[in-house]
Amino acid sequence: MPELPEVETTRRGLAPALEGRVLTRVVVRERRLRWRLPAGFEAALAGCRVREVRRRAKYLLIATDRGTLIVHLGMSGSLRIVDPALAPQPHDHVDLLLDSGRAVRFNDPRRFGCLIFVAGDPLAHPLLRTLGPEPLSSEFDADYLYRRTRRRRVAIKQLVMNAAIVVGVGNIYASEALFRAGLRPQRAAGRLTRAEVVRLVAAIRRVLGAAIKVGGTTLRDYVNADGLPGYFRQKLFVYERAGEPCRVCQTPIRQRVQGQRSTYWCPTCQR
DNA sequence: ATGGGCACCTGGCTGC
DNA sequence: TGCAGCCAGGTGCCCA
Repeated sequence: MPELPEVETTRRGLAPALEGRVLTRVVVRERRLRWRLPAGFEAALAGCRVREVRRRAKYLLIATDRGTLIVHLGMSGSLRIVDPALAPQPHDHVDLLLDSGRAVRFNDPRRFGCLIFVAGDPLAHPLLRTLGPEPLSSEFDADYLYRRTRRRRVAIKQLVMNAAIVVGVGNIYASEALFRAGLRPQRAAGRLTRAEVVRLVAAIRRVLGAAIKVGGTTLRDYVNADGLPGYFRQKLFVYERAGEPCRVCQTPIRQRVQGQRSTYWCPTCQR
């Protein structure tokens, strides 16, 4: 579910409730997440004081004085600040109780998400070590992407969704960025011109930035740390709009499956 | 190295 | 009404 804007929105909601707080107790109701929670998970976290809540790609990094809790929301996960007295709902798998009297509650129906507690540098963890640059950092520029696209036959949409190239761009924002750049998703990455790559980099940054500003995109179940949806859905040009008129030229939006994911584009605006 | 496909899960919707 | 089939915001891993 959540792509970079949704994870960043969650981070911003969690940070004020978590930073400086002690995790007094950890309650696990379901250990079978993407990776099974180890036996010592609760004990390792209990008593930790949260230093800060960071983000790398779609991972949330809850840094404490004794280690870092790495959280990924998978397709259907959310983290909410709740009153721990509130009765747990289905798929409320983990609670982190805070010394403020509140709790962070992890809910994930599909259980593609994960929670991993690491003692050392979280960025050195195998899951994070091989990630490409952040799309909103200066490292991700046209020079970089142009270089990484050369001699690549994959479709540009799949390349842009590859976390080794650039992180945080999932199925919604890949389609949306390509629309804004005027590029067909099925174009071979290696055949983009330099000018096209310049447009694409700008479009990725713009669309992610705009989505963060309005709290991300809620299609079905995404909610932020306060349980509220994001409002970027209203700004989508192509995603989940197959057959509907293009907002720019009225041509019906097309859809096809590309690398097992639905792709949407306007055959007139995108070349 | 690159690319393609499957797997992991639950729930909601569609159409018979 | 019931149920099979399909689809969904991600990504690790295996194979050619």
